[in-house]
Amino acid sequence: MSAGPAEAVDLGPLPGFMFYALRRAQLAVAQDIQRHFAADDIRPVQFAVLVVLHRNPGLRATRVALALGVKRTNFVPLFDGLVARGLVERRPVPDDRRAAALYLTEEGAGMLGRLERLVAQHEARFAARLGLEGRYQLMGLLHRLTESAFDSG
Amino acid sequence: MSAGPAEAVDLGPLPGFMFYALRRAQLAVAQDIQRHFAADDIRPVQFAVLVVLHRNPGLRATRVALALGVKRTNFVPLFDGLVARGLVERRPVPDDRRAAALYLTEEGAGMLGRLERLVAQHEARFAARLGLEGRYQLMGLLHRLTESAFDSG
DNA sequence: TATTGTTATACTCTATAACTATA
DNA sequence: TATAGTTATAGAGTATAACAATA
Repeated sequence: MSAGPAEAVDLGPLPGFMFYALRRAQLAVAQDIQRHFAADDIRPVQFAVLVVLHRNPGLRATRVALALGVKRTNFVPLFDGLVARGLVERRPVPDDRRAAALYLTEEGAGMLGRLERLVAQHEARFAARLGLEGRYQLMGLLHRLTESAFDSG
Repeated sequence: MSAGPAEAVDLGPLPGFMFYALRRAQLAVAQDIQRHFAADDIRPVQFAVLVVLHRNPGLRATRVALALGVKRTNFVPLFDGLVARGLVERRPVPDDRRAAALYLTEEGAGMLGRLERLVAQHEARFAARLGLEGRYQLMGLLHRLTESAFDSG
């Protein structure tokens, strides 16, 4: 430790920019959820894959990747990691011998159940900071920001 | 193109989780600002360095890195890139021959001015989606989320 | 020809360990 | 001993090009 905090760094307009505040909030929330997932060695995107396969059993790799905003090419090693841990599996598709249908295993379903409880704890922790109405407002505002990215240039 | 959108993928509870909505919104905003910065070949974190040095001329590397949430070790190549482009410079510190004082160059100040106008355009675009009150609410809510990460537990 | 899945590859971001020269 | 800056390195995240098997 040094003697003190010295003078605070002046961040100027940065904290008032949405891109900066969003990045800081997203990092804070992501780090918290990663702490919750650490014991199970799962990352948020892997959790998302388990959720999607639970809701859409037999989905193809390309569609899972697209839905989650992951490139098909990067989805391969991500999914391989889950296969190696016995959480998911590829099954042949009778109609199309190029493709594979993706499924949760029983073990994967069990893991998903545990992770969902961890996420619920994590969400509750942050939601408590905002209140019911604050959380509702936040989701609406974030949704509007996300939509705006796909509008006219 | 295939025949149609097939069936929509069911994302289940994902869109209702704050971590997921925050990630999507942050990506949308970051991609927009990166488009604005593309012609100048500047990334958001480089812009942040220019802002901080403009507000705190002569600051040391360690303090800039800490203020922006960048590891000291990763700050070196980041700053080197800006030096190579003549936007910033290191000057010796008389009291401490280990250290360097960091400054914007004139060219860096000019670049900062241009970038600030681009950021203003970007912010206005997204702020228009939320309205004045919506933007104010968003900043408050994000601030509360960011604070919560540093609390007990 | 187009599509599914895949390999190879590269660049950025992030993180840890350890070095140097000073203090 | 501790600190400022740096080097080396490794792991994720993200991107493009191109291939084999199949449609």
